[in-house]
Amino acid sequence: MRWEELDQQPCSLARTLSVVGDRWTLLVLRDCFLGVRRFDDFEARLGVTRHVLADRLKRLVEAGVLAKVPYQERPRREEYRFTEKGRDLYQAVMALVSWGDRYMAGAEGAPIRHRHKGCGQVMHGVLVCSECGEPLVPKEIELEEAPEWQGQLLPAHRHARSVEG
Amino acid sequence: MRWEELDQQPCSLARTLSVVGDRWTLLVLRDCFLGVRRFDDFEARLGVTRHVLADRLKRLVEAGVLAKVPYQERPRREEYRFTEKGRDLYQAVMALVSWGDRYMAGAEGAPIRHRHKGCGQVMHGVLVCSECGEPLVPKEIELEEAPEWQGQLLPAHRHARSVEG
DNA sequence: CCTTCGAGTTCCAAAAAAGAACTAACAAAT
DNA sequence: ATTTGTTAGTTCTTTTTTGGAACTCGAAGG
Repeated sequence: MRWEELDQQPCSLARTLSVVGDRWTLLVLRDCFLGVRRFDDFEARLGVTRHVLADRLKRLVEAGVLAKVPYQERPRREEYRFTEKGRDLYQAVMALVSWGDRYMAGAEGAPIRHRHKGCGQVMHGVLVCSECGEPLVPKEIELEEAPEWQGQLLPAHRHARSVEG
Repeated sequence: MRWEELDQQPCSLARTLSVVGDRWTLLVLRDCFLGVRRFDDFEARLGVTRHVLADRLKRLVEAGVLAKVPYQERPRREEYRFTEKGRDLYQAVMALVSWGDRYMAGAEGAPIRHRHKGCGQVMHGVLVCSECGEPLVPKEIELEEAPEWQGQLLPAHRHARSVEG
C-alpha cells in the first residue's frame, strides 16, 4: 500500500494518516500551533530540507488542513494558516504530546508545560467519552462495523485473547 | 534531521514521533488494539511488506511499546503484545481516529462506530483538561518552557499574530 | 522425503529524503 | 546601474528507505 491508496481505506486512522502520517507533517503542524506561518521559519526551526518542506506544505494545503494566505503583494508573499479542519487536529497533537510528556521525557521532565488559562493549572490532555465524560480505556469500547463492511474490517480473533492481553 | 536524532529533541511531540511517527507504525498499533498479535496476521491485514513490518515491530519492541511473548515452544513462536506504555497510546490513536471520523469520512459516515460500554452510547473522543475537565482549545493553553530551555523552544513570533489566526 | 506453518531474512529495483546550490521577483543600498 | 538582501521555492546529485518477490530456519505431519 502506498500513500496514494491510504485515503481510500475504510479506516479513519488510515485516512487520517494519509494526511498527517509522517513525522515532518506533524512537526510542521506543531510549529503552526506555536504560531509559525512562513516557509523560512519552518525550515529554520525544523531542520527539514526545503524540498521536503515544500512538498509537505503542498500536501497539507491540498488536504484542506492549511491555507495559503497572502500577506503582501509586490512581491506577492503567502503564509500558511490553519483552516478549521487543521485547527481541529489540536486534540490529536496534544494527545501525542501528553504521551510523550509521560513516557519520553527525561529526568528533567517535559520541556514545555501547558497551563490551562481557564483553571490556571498545569495540565495534560485526557481523552474522554463525548457522551458521559469518562476517560477512555480500550476494553470499555465496543466496535461496530458499518453495515456495508460487515465482517471485513475487524480481525477474526483467530488467536487473540483480548484487547488488554 | 533523521529518525535517530528525533528522540533527542527537546519536544515531546518529536520524541513521540521518534516512536510512532510513520504511517505503518500507527497502523500496526491500530491492529494491536483490534487484537492482532502475530506477524503473518499483521502482514495480511496491513498490506505492508514483511521487510518493513519486521523493522517496525523491532522498533516498537526496542521502544518498549510492544513486547514479544512466547506462545509456544518447539518451535518457539512469539507474538507481540502491548506493554503499559503501548496501551497508553490508545488515547492518541483514538484522537486521530476521531479526527478522521469527522473530516475524512465519506457520505456513508465512519466505517467503524465506537460504543462506550460504560454509558451505552455511540461516542467519539474528546480531549479535556486533566485538572478542570474542560475541552482543550489551542488559545486557552499557555506554554511555559522548562527553565533549562528558556527562549530556545518557542518561536519569537516575528510575524505571527496569534495561534488562532 | 516432501509439504506446511510461522516468523522472519535476503536481494534487487523503485521511490523518497538529505544536502547543497540555484532561480524568480522584487526592494534597498552603494 | 549594479550589487546585496529577502522570501519562497526548484533543481541536482547522493544516500536511505520502500516495494515486491523469493528464500531460510526449525519443527510437525503424512
